Amino acid sequence: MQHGVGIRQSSVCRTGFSPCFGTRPHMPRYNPAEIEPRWQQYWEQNKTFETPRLPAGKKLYALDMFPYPSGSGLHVGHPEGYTATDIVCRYARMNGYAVLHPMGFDAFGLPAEEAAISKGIPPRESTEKNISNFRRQLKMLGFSYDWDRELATTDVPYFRWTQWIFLQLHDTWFDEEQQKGRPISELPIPADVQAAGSDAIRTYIDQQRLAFQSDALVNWCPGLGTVLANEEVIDGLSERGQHPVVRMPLRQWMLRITAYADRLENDLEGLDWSEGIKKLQRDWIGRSTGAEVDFFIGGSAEFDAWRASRQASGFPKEASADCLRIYTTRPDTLYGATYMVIAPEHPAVDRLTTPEQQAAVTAYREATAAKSDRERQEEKKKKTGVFTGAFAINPVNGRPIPIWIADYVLISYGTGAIMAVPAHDDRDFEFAQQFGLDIVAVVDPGDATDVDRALVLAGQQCSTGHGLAYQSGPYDGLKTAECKERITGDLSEAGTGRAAVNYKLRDWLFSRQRFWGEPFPLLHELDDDGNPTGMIRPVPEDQLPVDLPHLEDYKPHGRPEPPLAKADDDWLYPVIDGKRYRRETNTMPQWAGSCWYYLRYIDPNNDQALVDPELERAWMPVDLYVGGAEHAVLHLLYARFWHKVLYDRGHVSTAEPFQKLVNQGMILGEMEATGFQTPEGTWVSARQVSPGPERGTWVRQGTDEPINAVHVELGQVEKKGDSFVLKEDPAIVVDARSHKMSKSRGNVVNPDDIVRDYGADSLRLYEMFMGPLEATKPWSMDGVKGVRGFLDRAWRLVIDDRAEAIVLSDAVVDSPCSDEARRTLHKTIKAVTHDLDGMSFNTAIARMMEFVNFFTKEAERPREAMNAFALLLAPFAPHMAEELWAALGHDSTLAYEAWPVHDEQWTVDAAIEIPVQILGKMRSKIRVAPDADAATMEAAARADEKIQGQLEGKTVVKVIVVPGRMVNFVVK
RNA sequence: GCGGAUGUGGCGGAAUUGGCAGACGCGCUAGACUCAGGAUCUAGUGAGGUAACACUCGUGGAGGUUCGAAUCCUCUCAUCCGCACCA
Repeated sequence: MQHGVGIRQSSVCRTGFSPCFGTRPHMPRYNPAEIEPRWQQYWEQNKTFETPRLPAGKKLYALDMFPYPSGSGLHVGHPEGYTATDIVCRYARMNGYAVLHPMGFDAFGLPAEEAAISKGIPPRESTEKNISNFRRQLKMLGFSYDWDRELATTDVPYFRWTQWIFLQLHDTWFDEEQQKGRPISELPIPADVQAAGSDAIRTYIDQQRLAFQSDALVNWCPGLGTVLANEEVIDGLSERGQHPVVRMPLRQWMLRITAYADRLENDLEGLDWSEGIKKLQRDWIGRSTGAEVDFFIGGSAEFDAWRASRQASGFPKEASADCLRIYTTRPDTLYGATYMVIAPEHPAVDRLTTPEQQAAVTAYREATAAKSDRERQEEKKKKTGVFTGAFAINPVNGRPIPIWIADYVLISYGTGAIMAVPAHDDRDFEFAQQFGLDIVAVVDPGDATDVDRALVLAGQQCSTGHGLAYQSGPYDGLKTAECKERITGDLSEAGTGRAAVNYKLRDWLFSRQRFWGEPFPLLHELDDDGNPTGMIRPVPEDQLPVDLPHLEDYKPHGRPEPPLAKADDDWLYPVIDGKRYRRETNTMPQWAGSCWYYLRYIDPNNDQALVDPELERAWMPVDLYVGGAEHAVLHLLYARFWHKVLYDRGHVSTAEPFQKLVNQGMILGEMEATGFQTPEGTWVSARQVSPGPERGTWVRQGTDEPINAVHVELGQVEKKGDSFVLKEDPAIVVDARSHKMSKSRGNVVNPDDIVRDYGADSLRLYEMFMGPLEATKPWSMDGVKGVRGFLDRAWRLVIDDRAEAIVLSDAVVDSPCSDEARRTLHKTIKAVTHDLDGMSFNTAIARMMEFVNFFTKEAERPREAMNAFALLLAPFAPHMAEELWAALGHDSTLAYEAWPVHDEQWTVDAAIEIPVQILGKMRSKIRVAPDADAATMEAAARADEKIQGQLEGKTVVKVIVVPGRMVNFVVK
């Protein structure tokens, strides 16, 4: 590799060519360290990639998921997606598109604050330092961003509008009938609320807002000093930092994303996203349909009277105190409900528990509450629960059934209570068996193969499938689907039930008790004594933004009061219209800023609106959005939700923000081999090793004998069968594979190193050449070297590498292409264009390699072919392409040159080789014209010597000829 | 457990969607230029087989459909990634 070759000064400079800053260094060989910064400077100074305010003709909005600027800088995973969009953008510009291709930083959030605390630097300071480093790294890779549109979610003028959008959410209610968010001023107030006075009206209105306060149980993480969204808790531990999380009731801000669940699900259909991601979102939303049913609590004697009153009143909106409301997706199994279960946290527990059971119930509830989510998960295998002593009456058959509490029923889903049908639900079956509860089959599985019908009907096996209603009174014999419908209808008429829909999706817990986030633009009204009145006032729009106050100490203290509560009185207690308020001291979660940044890029400096409507209409939607699959659910769901609210309120023109989504695959570390040894150093085959009890430890299979994992050089390993073994002892299987890059493993590749050693164009090209964008693929330094070799050859194709300055190679001539050269050229143009259209970058690069291989062997390399090549290369390796383009005599950037067009007639050869098969096996090849018809091809095949020999003495039963493809003789 | 994805040379990956398996790159082997080579160029490189051809086998495995299967169908195995008591 030639690094820093010829940095010696020289006065050679192409005339009239602007990127020649001062003197040109002598550079006969390809030297990216010199070329790349020079072109980056050229693009910046000439504002080459400045985006027009409004697109004049065709537009392309290509968006990268903006990075979170961590202290460790860019990872090689970032440039993967960024290079892909950059290629698409550069290609689009050359095809006459107006291209919006912006970049920014998602800079608020927990990790920034944690890092800041650990280093003792204020978050804003460390964030800005990290952003500069990221910006430097991104610029060094030559992406064609319009840097004038750069933004960070932490910029005060930016989060002014984040706060503004929050106020929109606060000012919006969801009209179920219209399935639409509407201004809160249009909310109809029910007569009974109206009658209850202004406080009741305020309370009612506040509870209808999309941003509302709730006392629900939340995930409190003492380690981080904040509550977390369900999505941020994994296995009972915080996603960031893996601290334990406990459930506790706290008053928090919530966003009513569940109101949009149906639209979020339905609108997925029209999006150009992978089915996998769509399914992930659908599953996350988790829509289910079924019924809510009220079970009367009380004696059989009063049941008839209750039933009569329900018949008259209909199904009440809220469950009355004399009944227990459950949600089920299988109303058809109502006759098989032999007991009920309510969540330990259910408000009815106290009411239901009988004196005799009180002690047991209290003990169970305490035990459950003390358990962290983590412990609950670990124990989820075996069911636990306690009888409350109470009974409910099954509304369809009047039979009393016991009510239990158990933690396998979740308070946060449905109504927090279930009817248990052990014959047809695995969990209920397990529970019933454990506690000796009745099991009554009510669905005849018929000839279903996965269960034994006799056992099911006898209540000895659980069957969750569909079938025919059984032991279900008037419904006997009905198919499950029909039975569901009939029973739901009948319950509805009887006033004891109704059809219902539920979602796994929960409302979005939106407040955090941390410093480094957007303050909520809300004020709590105080009375004369300084106590909150419970009234909330939004900060007037013209007083936005609410900036973060300066705090000496912003560290979390493990208690749920937010750090902003420690702000000066000036900040904390504003006075408006003579009234004193206390600011809301919660901050928004990291997701807030990333929910709408794609809109701000369109009009980043607007201080009148979050985006100018005319510009928004012109640029939206995002045509291509590329990023990691880790955001498949959270970010993309939250952003879609906000977008829909903005859409309903008339601030944006599209129902969906991201038309096409592509998830780049993960880049793994270099392949490595791991062998296993006993502590004494004896090799053990990987086949005999299994993971130990602790993470990252190993034991001999079936024993607790500890085994050490040791690194093995790849040179000491060879392939044997399906696995890799030690060369010195082939009985020892080693584990050879690539692992996720991680600091602890020490296999992280730093883009700075790659750019220094090979150049940005090599890094870009390599990441695209590794394989399909969406695939997970291992890093390989040899692979980087390989593409660098290609760029070296491409350079020598055009440039005289033995000259003193950058001048054309003597082989580059003005004469026209030979027929063969012209075919190569046009085939390459066609293939590269086709592959680009399909975002198949790896194969496009392979085609360009073939082009270079061909012309390297040519003594004459016509200028027209070299010009076209520079243009084809430009999206992928823009620095080199610009340099070649300049050397070929052009005096300005190729960024807006027209993309080369192929001529179809030059993409076909004069004669093509066609395989001739006999019984499907290739026996010979013939040469025919590419447009030869079937008869000509068959004749040519029959004329072939080898084929004649093979056909001798056999009868040709059939001849299959695919013009342009093959000939096949079927013989006897 | 449920769901999704992926299995092709020593490695990363191609294959116009049912038509010459292994494009392109890495690695490896040999040669050339040569003080030298971790530079460059040239040739070769799936396995078996042959002096060289021929030929045989070959896309995780087993069946099937077809003149023809990496590609379609059935079953099966492995790896990776999600989700995980959602009634």
